[in-house]
Amino acid sequence: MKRLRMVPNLITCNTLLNSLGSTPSTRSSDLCKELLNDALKIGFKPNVNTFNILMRGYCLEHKFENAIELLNTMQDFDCQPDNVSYNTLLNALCKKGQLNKVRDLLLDMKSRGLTPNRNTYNILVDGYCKMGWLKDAAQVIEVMTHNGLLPNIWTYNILIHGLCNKGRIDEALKLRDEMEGLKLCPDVVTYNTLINGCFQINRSSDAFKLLEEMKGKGLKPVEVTHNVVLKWYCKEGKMREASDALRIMEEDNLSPDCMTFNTLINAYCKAGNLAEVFKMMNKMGCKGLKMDTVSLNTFLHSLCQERRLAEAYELLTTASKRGYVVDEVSYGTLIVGYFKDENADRAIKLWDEMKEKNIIPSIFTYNSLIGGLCKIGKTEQAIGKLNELLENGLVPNEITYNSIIHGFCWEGNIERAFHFHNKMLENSFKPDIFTCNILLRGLCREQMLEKALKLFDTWISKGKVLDSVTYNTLIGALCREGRLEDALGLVAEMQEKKLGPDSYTYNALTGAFVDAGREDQVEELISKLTDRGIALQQVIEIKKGDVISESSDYLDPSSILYSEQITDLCTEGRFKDAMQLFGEFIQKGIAIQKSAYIALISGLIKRRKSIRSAHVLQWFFELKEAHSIIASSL
DNA sequence: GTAGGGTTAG
Repeated sequence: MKRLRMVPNLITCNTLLNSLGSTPSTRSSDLCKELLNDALKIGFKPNVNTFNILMRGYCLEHKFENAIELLNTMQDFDCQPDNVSYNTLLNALCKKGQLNKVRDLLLDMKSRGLTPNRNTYNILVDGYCKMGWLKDAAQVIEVMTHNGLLPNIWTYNILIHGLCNKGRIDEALKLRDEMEGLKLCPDVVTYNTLINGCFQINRSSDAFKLLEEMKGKGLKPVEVTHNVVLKWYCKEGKMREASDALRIMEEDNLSPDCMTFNTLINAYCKAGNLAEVFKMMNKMGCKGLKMDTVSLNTFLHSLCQERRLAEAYELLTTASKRGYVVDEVSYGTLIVGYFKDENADRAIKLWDEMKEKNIIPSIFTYNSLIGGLCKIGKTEQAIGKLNELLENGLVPNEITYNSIIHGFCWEGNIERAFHFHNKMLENSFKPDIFTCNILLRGLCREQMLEKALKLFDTWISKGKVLDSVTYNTLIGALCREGRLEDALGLVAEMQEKKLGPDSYTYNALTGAFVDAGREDQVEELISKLTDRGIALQQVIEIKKGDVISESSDYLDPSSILYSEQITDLCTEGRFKDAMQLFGEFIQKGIAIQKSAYIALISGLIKRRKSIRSAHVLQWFFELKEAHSIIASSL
């Protein structure tokens, strides 16, 4: 530009800011701010777009305070916020569930004489749908229509998504029909949403039917469509099909993306197949795809599950240096990990660390902390956190309330549990199956079995949907009281409703039979079980318990030696050598241990260090260069 | 606007 004697203008600056701010990486919004300051020094006059771009950057990093501050300083530069400014902020706030800020902002918007446009309404509809408040969402649409703005395809897709998330697929399908009547053609997004919705409630044949229907209408499946199907295979544990789906995707000339790989990595992690995890991560790298926050969090979770808290913590605290954006999920994952490891102090400390880093927790992460506190008998402290989140304008959900009810029950304070439950009922809290089971278990623990049975009967007569946990809770309690015949009565009832019996039921029953000196009947029970092959397998697994998980790492002695070599190299940071050694072992057909795979996977994650820092530096260079060009051309 | 990571009960 300089050579051509062209002067960079506002558009140059905005474009630069846009590309810099829209890639969420560490400190990208800070870099934007720096760039703007530099530009201001040179005498640039920002326009409303400049500010909107910066606000979007802040929102991407959930720095709402900064974004709002920017909104209020625009006037100093002769700019007035427009609908885009407000919509940007509203959208981000809705996504984080910060409803009180949304309300304030809408009032603020009104006071400036701006009227919500269709995007604004759609953002609000989405916000309510994400909270699961479909009635409120419908109300927004009414207001919208009243103000002369008709719902468009986005509005419908948002609503369909909201219904699918609640498992109300049939209503979602009706909306699709309604769309067609209004000549708003359902598009790829509509179908992806519906297909995903069907899978979520295990209606896979409907999902595949929709996939065919979609193709029949000339709508070509896109990456998301494939990712949805692949996710279903993963959920079903059909990893063969999942990896086939990956291949098919490539054959269809669609490129698998981070989502695709993260889905697979997560599934392999959960299956304990670290060899495949490693393979997938490697493949990602070969395709030029960078691992992101989700990949990181998946692995953090995996480490926590393995109770390798020290390694998880190390990874968490060094991740941002490696160019990863650490988020509330990363922290939440470790907080749960520490609570499960009975290290509540570290969990709470981590929460404070997160806050110090200005990472804003959503209700999800609050629930992790509250749940942990309740499990260690610190319900009072948990209520303190509940109040805190309310003050922050977050809305608690069923999980929040259930955790606290569980906390009271666990402390043996049944009265307070019910009292809290009743008070929450007045606050639009809808008890779910978890609530029922928690209360039931609470009563049973406190020797109030009669009350529990009575409550159960009222639920039955009200036609409430109960599950196997409900039955097992009562069966277990009856067994402990030696009321075997009553327990067997419930087993029969459970069987009638096709809810079991399952391994929990059998464990309760066998224990009770043995205690009653009726070992012979245990035999009978076991033989009944043999007809239900899977259940027996489960019982055996539960009996063996920890032994299985401990020994799953067992391999022959030589492989232990080889594995140690790999681990050692990784610890020394000699990742390349470790990889080479690994390659040799694979060729020789030597299997390596889980721990060695973990070392290799960490290596892959850590390797991002060089890539990322080079990346950031490059940005910086370009930035400085842009600056000098701007400066010298003036 | 759709797809990936984490939170509640036996």
